[in-house]
Amino acid sequence: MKDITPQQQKVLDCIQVYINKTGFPPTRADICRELGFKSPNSAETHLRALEKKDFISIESGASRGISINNPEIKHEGNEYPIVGLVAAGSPTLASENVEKVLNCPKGFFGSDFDYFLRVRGLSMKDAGIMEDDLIAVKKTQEIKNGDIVIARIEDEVTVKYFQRSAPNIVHLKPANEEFNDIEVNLEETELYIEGKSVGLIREN
Amino acid sequence: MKDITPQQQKVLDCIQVYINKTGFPPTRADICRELGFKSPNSAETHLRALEKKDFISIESGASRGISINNPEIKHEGNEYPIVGLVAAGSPTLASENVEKVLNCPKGFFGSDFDYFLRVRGLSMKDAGIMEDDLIAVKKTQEIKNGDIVIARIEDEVTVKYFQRSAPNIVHLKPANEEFNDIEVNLEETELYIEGKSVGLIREN
DNA sequence: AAATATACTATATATTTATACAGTATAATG
DNA sequence: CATTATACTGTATAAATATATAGTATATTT
Repeated sequence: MKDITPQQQKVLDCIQVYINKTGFPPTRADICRELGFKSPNSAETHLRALEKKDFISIESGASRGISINNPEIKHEGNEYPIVGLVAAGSPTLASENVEKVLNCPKGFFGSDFDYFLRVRGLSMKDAGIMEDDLIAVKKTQEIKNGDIVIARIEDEVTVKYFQRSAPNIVHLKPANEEFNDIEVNLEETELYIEGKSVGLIREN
Repeated sequence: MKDITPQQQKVLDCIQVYINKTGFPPTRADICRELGFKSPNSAETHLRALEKKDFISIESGASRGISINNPEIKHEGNEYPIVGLVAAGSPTLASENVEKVLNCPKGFFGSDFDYFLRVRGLSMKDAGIMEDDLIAVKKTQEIKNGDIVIARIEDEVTVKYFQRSAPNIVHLKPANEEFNDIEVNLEETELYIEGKSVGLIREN
């Protein structure tokens, strides 16, 4: 796969999030609204770049004719991918990150979810989340204070409690005295919320 | 809500197939082309009917703003009882103790198991076992030191680490500093091992 | 018998949307 | 140093699209 620029990654994520949220792809104007661009041509040029690099396909002439190419692994039926260590900059569900799949009935955790994340480290120990546990992750941007989120800060993936302290300040709080809070200033640092935890499985 | 006419089913299938094929929903004209209609209003009225019956959602004003509402819910695998507070003297799996059943594929936890136990209290907190968690219990007498066991001492059910200290002395150790070890002298006290924990599920 | 839902054709139109064209600016490349 | 890629604003417009309105016809329900 070719290299993607940070802005192009943002646009690609934006398309994925939009599709997850609405069920259909965004227009150029939608992308501008989401990312703060003021000209539809900003979106257009990014889309053309993403198409050239083969990340997306664009159906010429059709409205909303965007589809994502390197399709994230779909859980068909009841198979959910188990994602381990996520390589820096790599889309979470890219096939190289999937260690195996787990068969799990729909509605198992009350809420829908998208994949399992294998936990590394003990930073959420006091929330009963231990090393090697599998967290059921729902890809969503709808996060409330106190939710356990899967966050990406500068290509590092981490599981923490989410707390928005001010419009531009987010605290990612561990559940373990030996770890420190992570304060994220959204104006300085890019924070991407992959989703939130809706359940947990421990195999032993 | 439930009943769908054959034509409406055709339109619904058409939408699903179109999304699978292209990655984005069809326009009215696309549906007409696929199904041989000659007026876009044929598609429109079917879409409105499907929306009214809650099979799809339509984003007003947006092109291709169709999303499918009801994903298929399949029931496969096996039903396992969830056991809550076990009344004194009552057989664990008696029907009055089963709060509900949970559908869970065979081999989910590597090992077979027999039922889920809903955890009360925080005595195993440091082992990542929290209140309301579901422990997958395998009914067995083959216990090794260090296993997490479900034990019954004089009609009280408890979850603890198992440690045999002497032929007739068993220690049931909590994973929480605020709780004390339970020392059981098998000559004095009756100890029944229900089984051991082979997995854990948390719904949140 | 009347009202309602289904199942279409046909035409019209306001709005949405993709996309081209004209610029500005910066960083990397060869 | 010219070229190319990135990263934008701003404006314009042809084409795509949703959707309303006007009909026809059949079956089902009240």
